[in-house]
Amino acid sequence: MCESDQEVVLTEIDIVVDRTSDVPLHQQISNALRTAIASGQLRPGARVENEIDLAARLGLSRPTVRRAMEDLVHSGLVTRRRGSGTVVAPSQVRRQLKLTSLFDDLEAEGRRPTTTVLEFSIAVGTAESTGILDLAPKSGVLTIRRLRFAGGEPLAIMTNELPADIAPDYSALGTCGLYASLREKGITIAGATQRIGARVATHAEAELLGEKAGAPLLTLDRVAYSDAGRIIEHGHHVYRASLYSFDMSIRQ
Amino acid sequence: MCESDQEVVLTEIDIVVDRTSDVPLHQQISNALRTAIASGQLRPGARVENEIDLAARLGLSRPTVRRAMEDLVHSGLVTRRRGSGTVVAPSQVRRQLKLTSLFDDLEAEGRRPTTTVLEFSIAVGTAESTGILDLAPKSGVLTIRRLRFAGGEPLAIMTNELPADIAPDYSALGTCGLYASLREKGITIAGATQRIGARVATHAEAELLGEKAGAPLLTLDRVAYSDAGRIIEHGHHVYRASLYSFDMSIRQ
DNA sequence: CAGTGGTCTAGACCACTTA
DNA sequence: AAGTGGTCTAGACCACTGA
Repeated sequence: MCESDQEVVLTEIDIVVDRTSDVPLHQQISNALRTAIASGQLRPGARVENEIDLAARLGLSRPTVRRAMEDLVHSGLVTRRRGSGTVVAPSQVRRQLKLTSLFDDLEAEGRRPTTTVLEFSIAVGTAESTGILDLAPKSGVLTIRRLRFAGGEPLAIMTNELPADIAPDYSALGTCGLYASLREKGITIAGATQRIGARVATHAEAELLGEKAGAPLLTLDRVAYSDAGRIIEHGHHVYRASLYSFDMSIRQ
Repeated sequence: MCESDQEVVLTEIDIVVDRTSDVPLHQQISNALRTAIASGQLRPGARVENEIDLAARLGLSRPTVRRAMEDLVHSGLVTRRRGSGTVVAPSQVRRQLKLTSLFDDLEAEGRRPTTTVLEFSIAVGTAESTGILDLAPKSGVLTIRRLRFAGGEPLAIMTNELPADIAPDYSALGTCGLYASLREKGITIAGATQRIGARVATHAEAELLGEKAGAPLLTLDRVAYSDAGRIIEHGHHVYRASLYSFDMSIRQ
């Protein structure tokens, strides 16, 4: 049989473009490529079809395909080099890092995370809380304190402060998360700034979390804002360091 | 005097576009706006000139200006809404979590960091290290262990492993950071995945860092890769939690 | 309703990589 | 020299917001 020697077979990913869909075309492309990478159809190091060919094959313009590629670069899924092409980023990286099994593993064990609401109170905000939330002094502030379990194990104590006028329902907190509750009220988070640190647990925290006093905790302080630029929420969370860590991919 | 009643004065940011520069036009725009935001000329909540007007004023196309705006959105500096406009995000934003070495961070803050190299050795890699670096078994691996000081205080213990064939000079490590040393050899980092966690210090770590055993430490594990998709470095760093935290801005 | 950002097109020229 | 991504242009139409 006529086999070309060592010819590189370019994997043509099956991408279906639906112009009637609400999903933008560039997102349809990047989603399809994400799936191909996640499923292993495109393995780390594999060459991705170049944007000119892909545009021609799908009947789209190059900027549209390019936008999809940029999404993937930003997610850390592929790397690109002028003159050289686009390749799938090494993702065995994450498997290696995952040696220290964590919350993901607890979740993967099939036991859904649950939440107990420790506190749900609306009161006149302190100078500090209204300052952070960018509210007038003495405005109403909702304070929520929750204990989060995963796999039956206590995992985190989460304290959140929100402007009282966008307070979600108490009942919703137990079933969905805080952000899902806000979304149901038409409030979406556009972005946030956060700070990750560490300290040791107080006696009260240790008791709630089933740790000893002095156990290491990961701390997260976050301020989230809507696309209108309004501050929606201030969160202060503490996680058992033995069970939780933060994974992220960064670029450039 | 003739004062218009509550008229919104749109601040026209002074942007000089240099078409002969190597810096891309969109980056010149985003840099100018970043500066305006950082300096306080554009305050949180302030309206940013819309992209059509800005393009006309600067004599550029809309996509070019748009690209600059997208950079700012991704950095968490502004929020945009269709029909409403672009506003500067609430600036509880501090130092971004950038892919730079700690040395660069401290340098930017004006503190004088110093480094002591505790170990600099090239040896046959263990199964674990060659696995993480995606090298053939028994390949040469450079291990660097450094103690970093800031303001005379010990701050972090940094352990890094690199393929031996891209080992930077021992002498360069003391003066520049690790990434700067690699950059001088023509090796640039395209991206990385990392995990942030916490634990308590061992006796040995506590002694090096001037803490007591049991003091909380922030841990960072990172795998960095080049734009060619090659794994460049594996780093395991521990920071005194009392002196260090990670800031970042996230979007969507 | 006018203003604004979100999406998309069909090209163009350049810089870099690889062979 | 050929292939690839990086940048840029000059338009177009649509969806959403706000007065």
